[in-house]
Amino acid sequence: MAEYTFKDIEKKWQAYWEENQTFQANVNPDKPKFYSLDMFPYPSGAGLHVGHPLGYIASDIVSRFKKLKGFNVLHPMGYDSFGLPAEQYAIQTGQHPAITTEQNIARYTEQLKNIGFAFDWSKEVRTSNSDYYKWTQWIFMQLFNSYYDLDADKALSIDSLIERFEKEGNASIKAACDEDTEKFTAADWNAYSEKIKQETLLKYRLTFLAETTVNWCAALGTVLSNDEVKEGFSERGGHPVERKKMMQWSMRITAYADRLLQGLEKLDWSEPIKEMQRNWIGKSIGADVVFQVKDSDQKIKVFTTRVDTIYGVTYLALAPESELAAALITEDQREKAEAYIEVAKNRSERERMSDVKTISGAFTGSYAINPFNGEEIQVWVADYVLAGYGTGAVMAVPAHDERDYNFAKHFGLEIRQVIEGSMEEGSFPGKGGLIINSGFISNLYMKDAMNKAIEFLEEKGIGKGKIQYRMRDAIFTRQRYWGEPLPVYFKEGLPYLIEEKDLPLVLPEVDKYLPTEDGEPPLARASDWNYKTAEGEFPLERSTMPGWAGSSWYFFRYTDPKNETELADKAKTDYWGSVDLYIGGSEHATGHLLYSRFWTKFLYDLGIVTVDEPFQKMINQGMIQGRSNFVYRVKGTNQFVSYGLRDQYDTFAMHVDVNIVYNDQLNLDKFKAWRPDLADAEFILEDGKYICGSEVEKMSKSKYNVVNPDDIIERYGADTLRLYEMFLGPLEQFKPWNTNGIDGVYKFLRKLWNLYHNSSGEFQVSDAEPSKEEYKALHKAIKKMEDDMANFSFNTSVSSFMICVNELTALKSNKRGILEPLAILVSPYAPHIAEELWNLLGHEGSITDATFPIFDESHLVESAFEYPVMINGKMRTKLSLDLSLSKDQIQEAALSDEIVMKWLEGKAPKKIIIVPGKIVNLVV
RNA sequence: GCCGGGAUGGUGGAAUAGGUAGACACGCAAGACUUAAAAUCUUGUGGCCGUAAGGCCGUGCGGGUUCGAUUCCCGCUCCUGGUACCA
Repeated sequence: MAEYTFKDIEKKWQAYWEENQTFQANVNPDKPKFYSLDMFPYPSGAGLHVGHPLGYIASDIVSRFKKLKGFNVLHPMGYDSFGLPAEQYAIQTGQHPAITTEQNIARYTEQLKNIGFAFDWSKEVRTSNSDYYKWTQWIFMQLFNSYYDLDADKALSIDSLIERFEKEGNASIKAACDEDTEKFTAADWNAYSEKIKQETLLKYRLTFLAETTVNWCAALGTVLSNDEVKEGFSERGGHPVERKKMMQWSMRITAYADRLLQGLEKLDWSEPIKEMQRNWIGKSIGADVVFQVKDSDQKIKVFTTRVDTIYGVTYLALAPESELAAALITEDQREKAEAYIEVAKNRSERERMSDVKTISGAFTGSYAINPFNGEEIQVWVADYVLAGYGTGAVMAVPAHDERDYNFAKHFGLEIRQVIEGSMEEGSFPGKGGLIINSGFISNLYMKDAMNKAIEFLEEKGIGKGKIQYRMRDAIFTRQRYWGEPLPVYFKEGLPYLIEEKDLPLVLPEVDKYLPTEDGEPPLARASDWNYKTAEGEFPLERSTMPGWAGSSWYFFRYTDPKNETELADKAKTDYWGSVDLYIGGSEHATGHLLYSRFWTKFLYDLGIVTVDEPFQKMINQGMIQGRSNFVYRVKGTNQFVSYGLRDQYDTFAMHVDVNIVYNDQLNLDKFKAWRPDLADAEFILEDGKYICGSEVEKMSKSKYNVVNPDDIIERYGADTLRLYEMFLGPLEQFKPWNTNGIDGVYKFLRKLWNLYHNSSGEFQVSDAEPSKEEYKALHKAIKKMEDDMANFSFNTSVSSFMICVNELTALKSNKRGILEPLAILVSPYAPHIAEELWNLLGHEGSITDATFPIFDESHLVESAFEYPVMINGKMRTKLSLDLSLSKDQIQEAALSDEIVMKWLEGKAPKKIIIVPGKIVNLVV
């Protein structure tokens, strides 16, 4: 075998790995563990494009590196296989989504295997398999059977809550529950009917059924979560989304809000991602204040973060959706106010969001009383107040809040300053200013004033300090077919769990995947979607779980994917612990990553797992964008003019398949063969070539800029693809895919191969002792690779390999003492060629069982250094000097240098800076 | 609006406890090999002036600190991600 025949080599070793289960990871307490995880993909019909494997390659390199360093590495892969596209396809074609999904997974797996990943395929999970979603349903049941105890600050069983209700009622229980939960005694509880008991418990359960305002997407026929909605449109498909009240299952994630916030501190994640989660959770510390309505027993509760400005309140404002608002309208304002509410309510969420400049509102006619100073203030309805946040009512302080200020200006309401400062430029928050004109909180600063005001509220029983979160409870149902059924049936309108022995509750067959004619979810089409109990048959829940259910705990299942009796063996989840390196896109910052942390904390509370954070370290790879190529057609002809000459003709740009363009030069024959109508195309060339234009766009079929990894592998091999994806630039950066530079890494692999072969292509290494230069070239690369691995700078490691191979080639090195460690060094990046070379070097078995070479500093020690000599900060010459020289000796050498003397023009330098081993700088 | 990230040759990018800007690679140019092309190899390649030696300019823009700034500070411009009447 003379040439570097990557096709044979890669096939051979991929088969070897599979046959020998090289990457199977089993619990081994004698070795340190390393859990390396990729965000698992949704297997779409389009297959993988070159952007998908970027993160997988990075984690694969780290995994292989850790293995060489003696770690027991778990590096699994699986599929997030429930989801909308397969279902949409099913609706169009009638093909069962399970079949489509199966086909897509087969294609993905084949593509992934071609890249030579060190995945432990024996650990594969698929969220749509019933042996997997059995446990997703099981977790749902645990959530249903749990409540969040605020004193214990953890989830506890609902049975223990019932016991406490029986003994003490709910007054003394601090637990996360619905806002409208009423107080009851033990006697009340014991007298309750079964129905009332169940309804009450639903207000406490961590997953519960409640009437909620949801994001309803009519086009998709389903509810969407907040993170699935982008600017009023569905993330998938871009259909309009409206707000609607519906009976829905929710997850009480808000109970975990504070722990989700605190937990971020100890995670090794990038600051932007942590910040996004903090913003999403949106903790605000403030107070509830109750305002009495004048001449009425109605009360208005507002939430504010600035009680210190309470003396500056000049009106209250309610959300148009508020029922209270309608109730407070007086006869003389009725016509105007009701008309306003009607208009405001009918404005879509999107309209309200995009149009924040128009100020609108209406006076209700009612007055409220400021409990601090007894003043009567007007109560308004305004659409800048959101029903979904806080209490849906605000106390307006125009002097110190911009929105209140604009509103007050517009309607001519009073603006009263209560913090020292200038009002010349409108309102100001004045967080550091002295409180004035504010009764007993005057002459205080914000914090003290707030504390004193809250003290007053709590004493009078008209308010209390409160922490408000922006995050809402997560809606957990979708009116779709292709998802996990909820293990719930209904008896007398109340939800009950099915028995654990009946798990998994398998998705039923239906005739069509569409909602029913009367708007019921697709599962309503199933003929026997009922649950049989001793008491009779009851209807099962017809909604399914959202996409994020299965992906919120898959990292635990990987440790023990075939377990039929438990979610995973505790000994296994204990051993593998939390994920040591998680790589994936930052687009999941507020969805998947938050839900996974929530479920992990819940499972931790129940003692099912021992870690309370799933992902210790995370790296977010940047998206690979497409780079489109264009040809320029002369209008009305079949003539195409090269990029540089296009201005001389009347042309229009046309996307051309990037796979028939090399280094922006069009392959004319392939172009003619591309489409029948181009067969007789004519070209106007420049310098004998057709040069294409280019532009960075999203990678998509319609732009003909999708590059398939299979094609790259066919042409250059998997090792080249792996190296090139890493060489492209920093992992976290967004960058367009451009195949232009790929020849460079391909050449590198050939040069690497040639080091182990003589000029007639025969394998030949020498057992002679390597020279100092050879050791130096190798150890520079070892050091660089280890340093880069710590910083995830994969691109610079590839450079250092190139430098190393270039140097060794120049030295004509073929020493075993250099080439053996070199093969190990590059093996995480280019595993196939490394295995082959290792084998040629006479080793049995896989290079992945080798030990990473030990870096020896002594090979890099230099005795001399080439000092840059700067005059006034500009580099003028270089002096090669012994590193043992003292500062004085360096100075002497520098001053006696000819070029330096020329620049000094006989004058003595004003200042001399000498940093040994670094630089000499003379100031004239 | 608010909170992040970024801007370096023709291109991807390298270099930050402040110390030779442009590593490595692509592309381009010239040459070698070849009937020719591809492939491969060699040399050159930030811009301007100069035959050269050499000089001047140069890391988005404008200032500042420093012997010395791509790196630190102040003020902008543009691109990009997130988020938004959140009280």
